[in-house]
Amino acid sequence: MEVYYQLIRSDQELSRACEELSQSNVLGLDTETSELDPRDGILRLLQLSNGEQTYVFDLLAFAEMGDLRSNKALAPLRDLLANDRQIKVLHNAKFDAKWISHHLGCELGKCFDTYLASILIAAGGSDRRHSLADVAQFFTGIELDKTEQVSDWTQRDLSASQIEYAARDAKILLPLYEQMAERLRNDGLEKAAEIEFSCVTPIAEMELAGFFLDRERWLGQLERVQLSRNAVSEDLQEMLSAGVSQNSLFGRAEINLDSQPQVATALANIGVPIQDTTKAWQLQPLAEKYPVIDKLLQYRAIQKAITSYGENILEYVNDETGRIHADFRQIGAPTGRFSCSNPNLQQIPHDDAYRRCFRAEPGNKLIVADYSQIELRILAEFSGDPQFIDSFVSGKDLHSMTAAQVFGVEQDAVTPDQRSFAKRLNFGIVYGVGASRFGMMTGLSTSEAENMMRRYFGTFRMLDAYLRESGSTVIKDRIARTASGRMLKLTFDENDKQQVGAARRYGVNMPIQGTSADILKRALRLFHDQIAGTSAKIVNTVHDEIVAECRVDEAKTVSEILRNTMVQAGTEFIKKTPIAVEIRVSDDWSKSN
DNA sequence: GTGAAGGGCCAC
DNA sequence: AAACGTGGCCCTTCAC
Repeated sequence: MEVYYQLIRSDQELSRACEELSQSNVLGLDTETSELDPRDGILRLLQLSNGEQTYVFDLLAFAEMGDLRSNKALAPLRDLLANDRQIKVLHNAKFDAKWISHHLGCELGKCFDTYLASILIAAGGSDRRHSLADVAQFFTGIELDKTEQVSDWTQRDLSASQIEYAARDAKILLPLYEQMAERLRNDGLEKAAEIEFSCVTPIAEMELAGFFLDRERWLGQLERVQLSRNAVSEDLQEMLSAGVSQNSLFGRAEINLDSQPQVATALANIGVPIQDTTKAWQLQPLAEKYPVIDKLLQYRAIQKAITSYGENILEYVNDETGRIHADFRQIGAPTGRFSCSNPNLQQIPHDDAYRRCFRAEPGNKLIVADYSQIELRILAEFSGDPQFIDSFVSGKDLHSMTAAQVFGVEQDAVTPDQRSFAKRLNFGIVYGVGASRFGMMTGLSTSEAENMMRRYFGTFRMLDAYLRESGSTVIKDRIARTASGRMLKLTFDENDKQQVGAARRYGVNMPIQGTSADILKRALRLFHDQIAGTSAKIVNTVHDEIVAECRVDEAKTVSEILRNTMVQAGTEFIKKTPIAVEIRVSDDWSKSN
């Protein structure tokens, strides 16, 4: 592919190039950086292409005059990048958005992300990779050579090959955009794509902002856990080798307590009836009878706390900011949910002892907001079941209402036990639980569980009908969709009953889980737009929750904005069932306080 | 020595 | 025996 490019190194060239580029509706945009983290490296090149002409801005030339963020000569470029009049086409826009925000001091405006588009079109399929080279090849047939990607972008004089490579990556985005935009339309993915694209900047800003972790508190908690560690592991070691003549000249044979096979063998040796696995939920019933099981469960909990939620997380605290800047994958699951890593801020234990370590910096407050039972409300909406919807409209406690219906008692007479059954049933339904599994988790026999589920579906007739209908449709069409049109293709062998069953559950669950993701992403965008000009920043998001941080004096205003935008996002998709958001202003992430 | 796979367990 | 959806991280085991 022939690329015409112009290298921009002076103020005059820059303003002329921006003037020229501002004539187009769509621009390809790419950057070349020296590192992966914007705090660690320089933003060397920024390439913008209108398809005819590609401009390569050498930002090192402008950096020589001082900080890029305060360089007034870059104003035309900032305006071009931040405006919503022109669609900027990027591949993995979050990456560039972070560099642009951190180094140029402006937020990326309206964008089209060919990486996210490719994942949406693949709809859960894994037969295709989503690098720019792969996506370009697949959608346009153009082969890209990426060997210069990892070349040295810090040297003063770049090679012609480097600059050409940079220009070409920006130019390819335009034909790619044409192809992919049409494909999104044909696949009914326009709205889902719109949600994803408009969520890029909020996520980029969230990652840059980071989440403050109180190192002292975290170490304090870790210390408390470690205190009990040695005693528990010694006791367990002792109990596991009791009655077994494993003593050698060197003393008792040590069992690796972290080795599942070794522990299982040891348990068998001392006469504890162990099933095929040693999962906690299987061991739990044995804990009362066998002290060694109780000890094992204690050990596992402590070990988990130390290894997963110990000092390793502190290594992610950034030296400059004192905050954790985790990686969020926008389409982490095919359902549309985020995933998070390095570290995973979506799996911090719910226990206040951990959550209170994540806090607002001095002078600030955290605003913690989560959707109340969003997936059940989505299910109510989809099924149209009047009883189910009513239980949300009335604003009464859903689980006791369900219990009242299922057990045939007045709502005031529902026992905590009955409510707990109803709660577990409500949640199980979303995932397609069967009677055998439900019995297992509640301690009921399978036939008792069957009876209870029959009463449940007898009460919520349309819910039952919806779940059946949804199940047979996804098996017939091999496709599931969320409210935004986000799509999941199902692959299974129709002769394999297990595969069909798994596909059915997955296909029934996906629209529910995925619509929840649609709503959250929409809310992130709405909230992001409305906090412009305030001190508020989004600092974390966990499936149905948004955490923001702002100055104390703005906390009340920001919490109102957060509630309103989350409710608004919800009502864009959910019309018949009310949306409720639970919100608190707090010094830290714990429930109390 | 390194990486994949699988068990186990945390979140929603 | 079990079939309740999505993820990431830590550990052990085992193959290369």
